Amino acid sequence: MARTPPRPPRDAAPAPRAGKAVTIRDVAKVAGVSPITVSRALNNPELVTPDTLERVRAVVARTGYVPNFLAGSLRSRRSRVIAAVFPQITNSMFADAIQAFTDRLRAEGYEVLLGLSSYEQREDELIAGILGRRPEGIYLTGINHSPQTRRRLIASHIPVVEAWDLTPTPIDMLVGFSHEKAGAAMARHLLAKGHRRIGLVWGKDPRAGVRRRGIEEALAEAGIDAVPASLEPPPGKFQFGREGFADLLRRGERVSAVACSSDPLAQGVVAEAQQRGLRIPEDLAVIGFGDFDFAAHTSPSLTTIAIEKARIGQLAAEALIARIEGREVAERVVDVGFRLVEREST
Amino acid sequence: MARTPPRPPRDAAPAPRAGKAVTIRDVAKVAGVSPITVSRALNNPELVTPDTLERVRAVVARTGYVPNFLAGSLRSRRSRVIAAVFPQITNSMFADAIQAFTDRLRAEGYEVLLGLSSYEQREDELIAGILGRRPEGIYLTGINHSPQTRRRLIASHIPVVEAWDLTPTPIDMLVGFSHEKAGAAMARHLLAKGHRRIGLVWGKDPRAGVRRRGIEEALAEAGIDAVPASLEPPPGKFQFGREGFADLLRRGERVSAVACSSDPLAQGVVAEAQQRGLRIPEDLAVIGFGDFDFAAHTSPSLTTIAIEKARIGQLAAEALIARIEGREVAERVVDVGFRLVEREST
DNA sequence: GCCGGAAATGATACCGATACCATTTCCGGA
DNA sequence: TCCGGAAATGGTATCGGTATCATTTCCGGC
Repeated sequence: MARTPPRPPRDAAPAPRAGKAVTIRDVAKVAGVSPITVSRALNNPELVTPDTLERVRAVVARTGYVPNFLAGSLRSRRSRVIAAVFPQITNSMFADAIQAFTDRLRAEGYEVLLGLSSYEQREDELIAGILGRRPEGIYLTGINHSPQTRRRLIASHIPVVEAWDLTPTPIDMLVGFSHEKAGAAMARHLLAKGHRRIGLVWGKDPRAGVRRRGIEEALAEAGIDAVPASLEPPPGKFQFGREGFADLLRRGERVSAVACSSDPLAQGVVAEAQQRGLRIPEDLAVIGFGDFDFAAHTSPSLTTIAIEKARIGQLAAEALIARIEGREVAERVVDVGFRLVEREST
Repeated sequence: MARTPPRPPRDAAPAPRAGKAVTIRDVAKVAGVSPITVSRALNNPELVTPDTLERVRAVVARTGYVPNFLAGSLRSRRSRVIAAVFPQITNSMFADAIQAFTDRLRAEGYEVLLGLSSYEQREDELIAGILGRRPEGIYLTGINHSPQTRRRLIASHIPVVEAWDLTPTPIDMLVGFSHEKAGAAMARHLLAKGHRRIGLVWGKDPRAGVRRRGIEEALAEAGIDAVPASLEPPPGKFQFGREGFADLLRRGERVSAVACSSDPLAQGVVAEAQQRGLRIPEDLAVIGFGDFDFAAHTSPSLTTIAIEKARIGQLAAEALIARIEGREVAERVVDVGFRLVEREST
C-alpha cells in the first residue's frame, strides 16, 4: 500500500502539480532563469535574448502557466482594466456603443468591466465596487451622478469619460450631444409638417427628460403650450409604445402627430395606430429617436433622430487611452451631434 | 517665492495626501485598531464590536478609503469577478442574456468582466487574458471552442457555463437549447403551411449553421432537397435581410417562403418583398428566429422562434454561483427549449 | 589583450490586502 | 472571587507578480 502515488496517466512532461497553480517561479526554475526574466520575456520580449525567450515560451506552453494579473497589477499599479457603466443594454441604443468601446479597448490590450446600473440609484454602490478593482479608466453614461460619486471619481485620479449627454462641466472628459437640441429638432420637424396637436409617448429616463424639455420649449415658441404625454418606464419596449398611444387616445387627446423618446416606442405607436385603422403618416405622423437598425426597414419606415452610437463608444475609448498613455486630450468635450432622418412616418 | 505650497482650497478635513492613496493601514491607524480589524469591519461586520464598527466606518467615510480588491483577491483567492464571453451584442439576442446574467450576479456581489469575441478566432486570446484576471467563473457562448481553450478552462478548475447550444459533453455546465430541433420546427411549420419551395436568408455563425442543418434535414424528409440559401455575415442586420432576398431573386430562385436565421434578417426580407409589391404572407411567407422585441409589432407581425433569453442568462448565473458556493449542481445540462410563435407573416 | 558602455540578467523589496494562529478581553456560573 | 470558554482583537506571513537597482556578460574599437 505504501507505494509512491502513481504518476498521472498522460503527460510525461513535468506535470503541473494538481491543486497548486503554476507560478512564475515554477516557470523560472524549469527554464533555468530568474522570475524577473520570465516576466520580461512575457511582457517585454525585446529585453531578452531570443534564445532565452524561446526557452521561456516553451516552458510556459508546456506547463500551461497563466500569469496572475492580480499580482502584477497590484505591484505595477496597472490593471489594464477599464470599467464601463451603462443603465441597461436591452432594447437600448447602448449596445452599439458598448461594442465599439470594447472592440477599441481590446485592440489596445484592455479588458472591460461592465456595470449595469438599471437607471436606479445603484450607480453609487456599483461605482464603489468598481473603483476597488482599480480600473485605469471609467466610462459613464450620462452626466447625472451623485455628489458622492463625483467626489469618489475625482479622488480616484483616473480618467473619466461621460457619454451621451452634454455639459460644459464634465467630471473629466465627455463625448455626447445635446438632448435639448435634439428634442427641439424633433419639434420643429413636426411643426414644419404642419402639426399643431402633438402628443408624446415618452420614456422616463433622465436624458429623455431633457429631450422632452427641448420639445416643449420649441413648441412653446410656436405658441403651443399643451403637450399631452404618456410616460413609460425604461426600457423603451414596443409594447409600451402601443400602450402609451392607447393611453393618449383613452384620455381623449386628439393628436395628429406623436413624438417618441425612442424608436421602439415609436414603432409601438405605429403598430397600435395601424391596428386601429389609422394611416401613417396621413392620419398620424410618428417620429422616433435613435435610428435603431429596424427604423429604415419597417412599413412605413420611421422618421427619427440618428446618433453615431458606435462613434461615441470609439471616441470615448480613445480619449481614455490617450489619457492613460499620458497624452493630453485637446477637446475634453466632444459634441458628436445628431441628424434628423426623414422617412415615411412623418 | 519659497513659501510653503498653499493648501488645497476646500477640504479642511484630514486631507488625503495627494498622490498617495489611502490604504487599510492608514484607516487602521486613524481608527486606532489593527489593519485586520478594519478588514473585518468592512467584510464581516458581525465579528466586530458595534463601537469599533462605527469608528472604522467613520474613518473610512472621512478618508475616502477605497479598498484595493486586487490585493484582497490575490491573498484570498477570491476575485468576486465573473467573466462572460459573447460573440457580439449589436443586433443580437445576447443583450437580454447579458442583462439578466449581470443583474443576477450583481445581486450576489460579483462584478462582470465582459469579453466580446466577434465570432472570430479571437476567443483563444481573449480567454487567455481573462483567465489571468482569476475570475471565479466563466460564461461562454456556444460550445465550439478550440482544444487549447478547452484545456485551459479545464486546467483553471473554475466553474464554466456554456450557453445557447446543446451537447451531452459540455466542458462543465450548460444552459441552452437544440438548434437542430429549432431548425426542424421552422421547416415543419412552413411545410404544414403548404410550402415546398423554401429559401433561406441565413447568417454565417456556427449556431445558425446547425439550425440550417435542422431545416434541411426536415425538408429532405419531406422530399425537398434543393434549398437555395443566401448567406450573410453576422451581425444579422435588416439591410442584410433585404440584400439576401434580393440575391435569391436575382439568382432566379422562385420561392414561396423564406426562413431566416434571425428576426432582423426576416424583417429585412419582409421590407424588401413589400417594396417589390409582394404581399405577405400571400405571395411570400417569412419566418424568423429569436422573437426579437419588434417581431410582434411590425406589419405584418413576424412568425418566429421564441427563446427565453433572459432565463438563459439567469440560469447560467445561478449555476455559477451554486458551484462557487460549493453546492453541487444537479443538472449540468439544462435545455430551456424554444417555442414557435405563429404570427401574420406565415 | 584591454577597456568601456550597452545589453542581459539577477537579488531584493514591495504592492495592499487577508489567512492563520496567538493573545487579550469579556462575562456568566460555580 | 475565580475559572473557562467565547468574543474581540492583533502579529506575522503570505498571495504572485514587478519596480528598482546591482551585477554580469558581451562586443566593438583601439
